[in-house]
Amino acid sequence: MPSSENDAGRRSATMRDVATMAGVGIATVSRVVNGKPGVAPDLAEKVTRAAELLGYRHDLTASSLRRADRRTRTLGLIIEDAANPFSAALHRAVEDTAAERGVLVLAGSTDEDPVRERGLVNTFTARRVDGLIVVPTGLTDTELDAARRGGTPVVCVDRPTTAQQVDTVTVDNRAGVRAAVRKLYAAGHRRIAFLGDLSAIWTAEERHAGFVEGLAEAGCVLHPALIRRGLHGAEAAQEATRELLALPQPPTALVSAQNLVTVGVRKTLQELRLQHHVALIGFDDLPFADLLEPGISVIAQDPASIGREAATLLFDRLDGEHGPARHRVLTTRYLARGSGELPGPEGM
Amino acid sequence: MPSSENDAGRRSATMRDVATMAGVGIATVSRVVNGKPGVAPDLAEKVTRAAELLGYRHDLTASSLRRADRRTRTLGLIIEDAANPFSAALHRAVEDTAAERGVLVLAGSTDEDPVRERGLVNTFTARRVDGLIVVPTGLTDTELDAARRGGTPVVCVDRPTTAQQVDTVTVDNRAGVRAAVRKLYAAGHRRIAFLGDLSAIWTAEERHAGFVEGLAEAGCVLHPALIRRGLHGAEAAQEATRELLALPQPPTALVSAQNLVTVGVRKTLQELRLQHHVALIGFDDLPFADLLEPGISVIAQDPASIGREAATLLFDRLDGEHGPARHRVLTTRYLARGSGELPGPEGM
DNA sequence: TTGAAAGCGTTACCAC
DNA sequence: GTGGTAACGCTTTCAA
Repeated sequence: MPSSENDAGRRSATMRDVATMAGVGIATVSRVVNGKPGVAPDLAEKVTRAAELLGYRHDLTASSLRRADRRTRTLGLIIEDAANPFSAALHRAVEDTAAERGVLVLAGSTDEDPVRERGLVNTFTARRVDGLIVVPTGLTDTELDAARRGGTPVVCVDRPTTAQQVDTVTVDNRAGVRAAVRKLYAAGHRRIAFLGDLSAIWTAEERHAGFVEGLAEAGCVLHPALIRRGLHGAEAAQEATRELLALPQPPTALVSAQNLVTVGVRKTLQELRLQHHVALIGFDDLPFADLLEPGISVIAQDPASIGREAATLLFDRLDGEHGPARHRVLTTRYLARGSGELPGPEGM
Repeated sequence: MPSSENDAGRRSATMRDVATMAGVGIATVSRVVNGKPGVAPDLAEKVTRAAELLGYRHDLTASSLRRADRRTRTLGLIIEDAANPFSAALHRAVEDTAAERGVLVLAGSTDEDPVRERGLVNTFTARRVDGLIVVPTGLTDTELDAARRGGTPVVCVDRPTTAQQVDTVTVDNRAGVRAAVRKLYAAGHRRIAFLGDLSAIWTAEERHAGFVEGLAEAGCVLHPALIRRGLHGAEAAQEATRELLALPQPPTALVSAQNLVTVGVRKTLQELRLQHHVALIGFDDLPFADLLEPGISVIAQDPASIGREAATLLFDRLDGEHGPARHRVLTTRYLARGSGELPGPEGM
């Protein structure tokens, strides 16, 4: 079979090829390709033409190997799950901020598995990413420490880490939940329940703490029977809600501390036709939550801002910022859609 | 200031460093690092120890530059928007399939802009990705053609392309809509409206065609006044639905051909309190569509299968498959949730 | 089984 | 301005 232009994997033209065709030195080709000044216009023209003719494509991998700064113009993003809305929005914001600087993003999902996180940190650093943005699966992370010591700046997102000298971007989970609880109290609720995710997750703990603080601030009694933690996924939340509402003295308002938990809670409320009578405030926004009746009121984070901020901190480091670790804490925003505004028995 | 281990950007150990420390040749280090057989156990041990001590990290960029197959173990994914649920699910499926083979994915969003698509194809090929999975913004794509001729296999997803020798994975849009229309007719609907996205988008056209075919098959009259195309986003759909329902002879059933269009339609239905009386079937699933009352019935695609299939086709090519372009067409699945099951006036 | 040396495509340096 | 040449960190002959 004769070799055709359709043959995959055939060697593409190099700078040397372009140089010989244009009748110039290879260094000149490099200068033209990189848009460096100080090349005679006619030579530049010849080089451009030859490159076009040969279908020359600049090889960034070889370039960054030789270049003094050794930048690959690539950064690694380690998230929980690329398919999850929070991660996806974060990803997009990081991508956009990186794109402004000609940087591409390599993404990987951990599914909250520390082993996968370690693996991703390793393959990313093996590819010499310029930096790492990570939603860490655990508080202690020796792999991240190693990466940073190896010269790769790291920014942690959504949760803190024990790794040293690592910038972080988190959200004021406590304040968000505190405010929600105060709101429910003011609307006349006295029996307020809390439904939270696995306590191994830092944000779950923070939100629980905010709940306790909020009750205390409002001077409201904390009923231990109304606290349900360790719920992972919608199913568990659905069941827990059924149990809560079957209590002799059921709650009149519910605070759910995570996305899928909110969905489960609402499902049960609808099963029992109580969605217009039992108040509900969820943490984290849900897509199309305003299509429901009543709409689900939420304490929303802004994943886009988080991603932008994280990328900005990272590029700062790449630009030479050498100061101590910085910890940005973003605020949440309460979105009133109806379910959080249902009045309680002590309403005025 | 003295140089400390905290100094970012300091040169990390190379194979040469490991070789001198272990007192062996650099080739031996390479063999050990790559797990190649035929190295004396004691030497291997010495090398491993030295690597550990020096904190050696294998450099995959240098490796693939020199390696015979020139693989970077990286592939490029070009989608509409990393934050959009369809793209995100696709991304995750591609990531998982790639991860099984030790391949990482570099992702970029086009926002349906052909200029951005071209830019992404270029930066990806400059980084020498092993292959490209693309949701093409237009039918004609010279850049993709160039990439493929340059030896980078390409798979197009969701839409076809004019680029030669490119495998594709699409969905049978027509059949999905046809079946939905037949279902509505069988439930007694005779005035069925269609709300579609911009006709520049291939899938929008296909879904419209399926609508027309479905009416014809059912022997149902096509009322031109009930066809609204060129709707981009929820707002436009909301307005169009208002107009349709204000007609002297309004539709009793609606088919919406896109995600956000479905949301807009439903919003108007709820505004007018018609969600229990006017039937609705949407194309593409919505998260939490089953929390609504009635639930929104949809013609669902499976982005995960699409992504897996695309990645599989791509790896096939990388494994040497040289045959003609393959075109996989996946089927859709109807999810009955209530809104599509509301009876029409001619119901039996 | 091991190591020296060539070279992957590029950039940086230094002479011209 | 321009071009030769060394080197980036690695893999791959090839000879010992």
